[in-house]
Amino acid sequence: MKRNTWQREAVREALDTSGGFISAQGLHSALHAGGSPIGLATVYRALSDLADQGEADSLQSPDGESLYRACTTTGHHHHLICRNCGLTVEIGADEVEAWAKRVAGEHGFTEAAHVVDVFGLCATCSATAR
Amino acid sequence: MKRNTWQREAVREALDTSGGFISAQGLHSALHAGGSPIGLATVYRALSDLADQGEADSLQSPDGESLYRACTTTGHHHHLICRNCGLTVEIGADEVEAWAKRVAGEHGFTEAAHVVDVFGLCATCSATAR
DNA sequence: ATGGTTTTGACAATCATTATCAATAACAGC
DNA sequence: GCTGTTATTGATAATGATTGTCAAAACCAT
Repeated sequence: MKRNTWQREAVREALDTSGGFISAQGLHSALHAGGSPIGLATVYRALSDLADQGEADSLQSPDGESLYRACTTTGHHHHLICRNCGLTVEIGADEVEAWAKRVAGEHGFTEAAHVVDVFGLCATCSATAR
Repeated sequence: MKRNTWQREAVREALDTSGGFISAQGLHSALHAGGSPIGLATVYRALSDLADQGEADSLQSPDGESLYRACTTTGHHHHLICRNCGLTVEIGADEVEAWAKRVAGEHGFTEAAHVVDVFGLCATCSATAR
């Protein structure tokens, strides 16, 4: 049976609060900074669970860390991420969905999954940059 | 000054031979299996160099390993990868290219880069799997 | 061949993540 | 509310990929 613990809730809330993508270690630090004595292993487990249940999205940062983010949209979607400030926009991508499936099919591939993420500079950071 | 060593050449050749994406550790094993006494650290360095020079493509597997592959097409392209045997098909993706640029623009993002890779089971592995 | 530098490679160090397992806490039923 | 069962926690060890270290070896212009 699944039980509700304050730790689970704390992770969920911390994720919501963070806004952008954050690493498991980062979340753990944030929670500790906020006075929570939650354990690192627990944070990893909670994030993994949330990701499995579709309540959180995960992706791999370019340097190999796993990053997590609270999912506002349920269901499959992709992200547009500001590489400077971390601002993230969730984007539906039926177009890409269809493309991925078609390309996979054309080459005889089955069980196609895909990784599609767009990194850039958001409007604010673009303006600041110059 | 950059020097040419047989190790560098061995890594380049092993990459060409492997055909698909392969991990640094995997390449090292393959080289050892072929009788080469090359060191693991050297393989990592060589791969990193090749990737920097654009002679190899690198991507992160879903479980966080860095995978490398000899680049046949110069210029921008994406990959369709068998998660079982590593077979890789290079695919141009004008469609996705246009989509990424458009979506980024719609949200005010500039300097859009994107990560687009499709993982699946190739025809052969699909057949074997059952 | 010689010398100055780069490169190598065995091994230690690091870093994120996962496994271990005894102690703890949730929940259902009384 | 109390109790027993059992999922969950968390400190720590283990793992596994990758990077740092540094003396020895290899490269190349001279």
